[in-house]
Amino acid sequence: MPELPEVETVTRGLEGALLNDQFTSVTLRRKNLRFPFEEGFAEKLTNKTITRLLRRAKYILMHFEDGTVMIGHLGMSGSFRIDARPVETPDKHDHVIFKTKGGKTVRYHDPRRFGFMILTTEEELPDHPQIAPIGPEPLGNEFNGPVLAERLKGKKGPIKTALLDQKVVAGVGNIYACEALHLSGISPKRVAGTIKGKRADSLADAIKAVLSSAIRSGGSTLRNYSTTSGELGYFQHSFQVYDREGVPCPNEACDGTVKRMVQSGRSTFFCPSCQR
DNA sequence: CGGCAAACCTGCGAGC
DNA sequence: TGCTCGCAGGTTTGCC
Repeated sequence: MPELPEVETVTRGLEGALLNDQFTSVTLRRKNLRFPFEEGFAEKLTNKTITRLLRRAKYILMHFEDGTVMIGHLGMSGSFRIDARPVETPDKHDHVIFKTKGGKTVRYHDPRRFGFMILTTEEELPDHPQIAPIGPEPLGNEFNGPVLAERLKGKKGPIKTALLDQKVVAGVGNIYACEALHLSGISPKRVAGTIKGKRADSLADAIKAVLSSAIRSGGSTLRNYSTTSGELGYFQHSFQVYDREGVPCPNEACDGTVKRMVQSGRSTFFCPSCQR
């Protein structure tokens, strides 16, 4: 999926298109995504002003004037597309079609259907089971080396795996975990609990750097990611190590080669020479 | 409780 | 051209 930078970009795009507008219809073209849509899902989002669009970790939070909140997740392959006019022929995997009072059509597209949309309320949001356990937002002031070290304390597994745990830090996925570890010169195999002090500072800084850089370039993309402005593969972000097995290590001071290995069933790309 | 594989799905590229 | 295989950005579940 989209990791934090992509979800941030999508959320901002939705905000620009939908804030202060209302859905006049919500059409479910199938009964479920990852989860079944709840009873009355469409009606609960219809004819209410959209008051806020926020991101938390990799979740999109759409607030409505009556306190309803839709929690959306893009899974691995979810995307939104916005058209300024009605869409006559939705794609095969356009599972939800929203039409707005302002005349826009918003389509949620998700071939693998790992994404979902669920409803809660503003009052219940902080305690919601999907939201409550999530760790600190990495781009906020509340995230830094000491905070990261504290959350990794006692963890015996590899740091790469720990970074994917949303309870440790919010929004980091497989790509940016690899990139942040490379930038900070830390081996993905290092025992998570040994990250402290200067090393933790360096890793926290690297996480902030790779995420904010990706947001600046509009979120990065693989083949099926799209921005809310409708373009597919609109921008390309180049990664230093992710999916670059065999290339010379991009660290100028290093003569190593990028390798791939599998940790907890996920590909890790790293340089065994400069990551320690 | 920690850690890990499997499961949820479809699409795509590589290799034969 | 067409088949099969392996792999894909996430999260949850269930098993040791």
